[in-house]
Amino acid sequence: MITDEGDRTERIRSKVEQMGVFFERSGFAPITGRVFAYLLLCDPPHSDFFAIQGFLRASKSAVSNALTTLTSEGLVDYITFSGNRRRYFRINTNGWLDNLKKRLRRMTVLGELLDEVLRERCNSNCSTFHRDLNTVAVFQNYLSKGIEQLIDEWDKKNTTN
Amino acid sequence: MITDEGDRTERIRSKVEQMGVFFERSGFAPITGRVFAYLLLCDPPHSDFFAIQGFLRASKSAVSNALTTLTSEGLVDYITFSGNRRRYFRINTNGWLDNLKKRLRRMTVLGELLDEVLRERCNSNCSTFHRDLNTVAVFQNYLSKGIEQLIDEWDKKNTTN
DNA sequence: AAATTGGTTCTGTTGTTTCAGAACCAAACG
DNA sequence: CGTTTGGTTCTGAAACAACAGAACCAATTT
Repeated sequence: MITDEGDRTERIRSKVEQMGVFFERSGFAPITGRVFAYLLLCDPPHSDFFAIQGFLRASKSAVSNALTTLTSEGLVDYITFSGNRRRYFRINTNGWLDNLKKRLRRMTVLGELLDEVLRERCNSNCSTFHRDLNTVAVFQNYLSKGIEQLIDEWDKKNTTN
Repeated sequence: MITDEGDRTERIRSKVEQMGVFFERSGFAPITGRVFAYLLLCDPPHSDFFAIQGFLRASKSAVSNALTTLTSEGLVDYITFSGNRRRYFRINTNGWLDNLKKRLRRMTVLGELLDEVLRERCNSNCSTFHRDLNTVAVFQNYLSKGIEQLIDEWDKKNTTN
């Protein structure tokens, strides 16, 4: 039935907007977030350029740039079918996982930065602050290590031997 | 010696810029990041409005707005001294810790979002993708839980009984 | 009460980001 | 060869964010 199909499309459309905002907040341009959200929700889970463009009602350049960034981040890739020049873009779940891990591992930076601060401050006589900063540094280190361990454990469980 | 003092100031200045970029990348305006970095490095570790303004060579409004955002995020607070109208701004280490925890806990959002996607896709017949997405969701959930546990453990160790 | 101090808030400029539209280009097709 | 297809890259407009400068305001000080 056509109305049911339309209902679904409208539901997807609103979900895409909602999720798009989320991905936007993790550093992407609005349209980039929406492309990612659409690829998560479209059925089948791969979509050609013009389907994306049509669904999002955006310009070719906007869609092209969004796909380029998502691809270069490893979040999206594409498949092709013989006798068909189109690329069918889709979520790259492995790349996404790697990306998530990479972002988590980047947490160590704050720890390093804090160590530098502590080194700079070490001959200041303001020991209370030094101790408090140290607490933050220790927390940060504790968490980085813990997260690293969680990731390693997960990897161990999920390697195909 | 004056040159040594100047050297230190220049070293701090360059560290402030470098760290400022880091904090900027976690979502703050450039000047906001630099204010935070300066408060981490200045000695004593509290500084009045005009010292901050002078060091960063920025406008009053910029400094004021930066301090407002940092304060409202709980990352900075201030102390006062009797007979002195000025506020002395400083890093709020406890607030900072809370803020870090809060940000880490916000990781659950992606998991919830993915659950929603999976629910939407459940009657699609594309099981491979469904399984792959599920892996991401499980990973995300596993990590959220793990991090939550790490934080709880840390809190337990660091509560003053 | 007038002036100073320690900021805050408003206004406008400048720089940056996001995107649409058009030009472009390489591969495939006729 | 010229044309279509599936995009990519360039150009410019509009919206937005960051900030300087000035006006402002509530306490204090004179």
